[in-house]
Amino acid sequence: MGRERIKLKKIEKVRARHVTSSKRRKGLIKKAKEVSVLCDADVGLITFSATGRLFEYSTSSMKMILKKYSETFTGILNIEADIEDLGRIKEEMQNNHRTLRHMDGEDLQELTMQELQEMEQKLEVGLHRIRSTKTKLRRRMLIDFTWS
Amino acid sequence: MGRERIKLKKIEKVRARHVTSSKRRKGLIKKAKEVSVLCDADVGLITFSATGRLFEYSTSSMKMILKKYSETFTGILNIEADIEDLGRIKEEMQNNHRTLRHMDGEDLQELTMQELQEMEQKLEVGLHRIRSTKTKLRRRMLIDFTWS
DNA sequence: AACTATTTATAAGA
DNA sequence: TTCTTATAAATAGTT
Repeated sequence: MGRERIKLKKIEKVRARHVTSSKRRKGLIKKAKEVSVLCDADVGLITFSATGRLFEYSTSSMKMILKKYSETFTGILNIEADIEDLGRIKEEMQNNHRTLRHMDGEDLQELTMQELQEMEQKLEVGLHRIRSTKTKLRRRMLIDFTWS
Repeated sequence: MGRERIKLKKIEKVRARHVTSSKRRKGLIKKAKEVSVLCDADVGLITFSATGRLFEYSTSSMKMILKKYSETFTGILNIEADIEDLGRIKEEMQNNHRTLRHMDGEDLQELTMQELQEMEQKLEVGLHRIRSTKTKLRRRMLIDFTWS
């Protein structure tokens, strides 16, 4: 729609390409807006020019659009959920790691007396269970080990 | 661009809105394609109709576009990296969790005799350290606790 | 889903 | 980039 019909292929003349890029990008965003308003639709448009510049338009926030988009592919790209998960899991992991370090007897200075007592009790119970399991296992399997 | 000019506002007649929605969505995607081809741009278009249906167009894969998009906001929505992280962290957490369960004496049947011996030794060392720490702490703080 | 009168977008030129 | 304008393209209302 101009003075001449043009072929649908990359415009080779750099200057012309940039001019067209600028014009058509503007037009595309206008159209996107119109669709969203006239038809009450949610639209997200992301454009990277050949030079790498980002242009975007979105009805609500792009984040919302992407969230909605990701939700249509549960399990593949559930961005928001995964990122929330990440936070929770990182925290949980740190707690686990801290507990493990304490159980190994490192950084015990970090613990309060109360915690130390709880830990001691836990370890004693654990030790008892392990010994009992060892015995049962030895009996059940009839395997001969050397016990310390 | 039709028989009449229309106002830029939500089309109230449901039927007309759906017809326009269908026509313009098609047009919008066509325009997006043209920009991407003519100007060698990377384009991602996501549209949700008022009824919630998803329509999309993207030059490369939408995933790539979103990745590229997210990279322009490092630290806010670094999707790919976070998702890779997530996998690693989940695995690490599971390992930690398994070790903790074992230390608590649960699921000891899962362990081999060799592992049980190592665990026992670890716990004994841990218990020793905890007791020694308790003693030191008590002396240092001059606090009177009741020891079991 | 087609048609078509009109409006709109835009290619080329300046 | 911006303006102009001839022309191509999109589309609102109609059938």
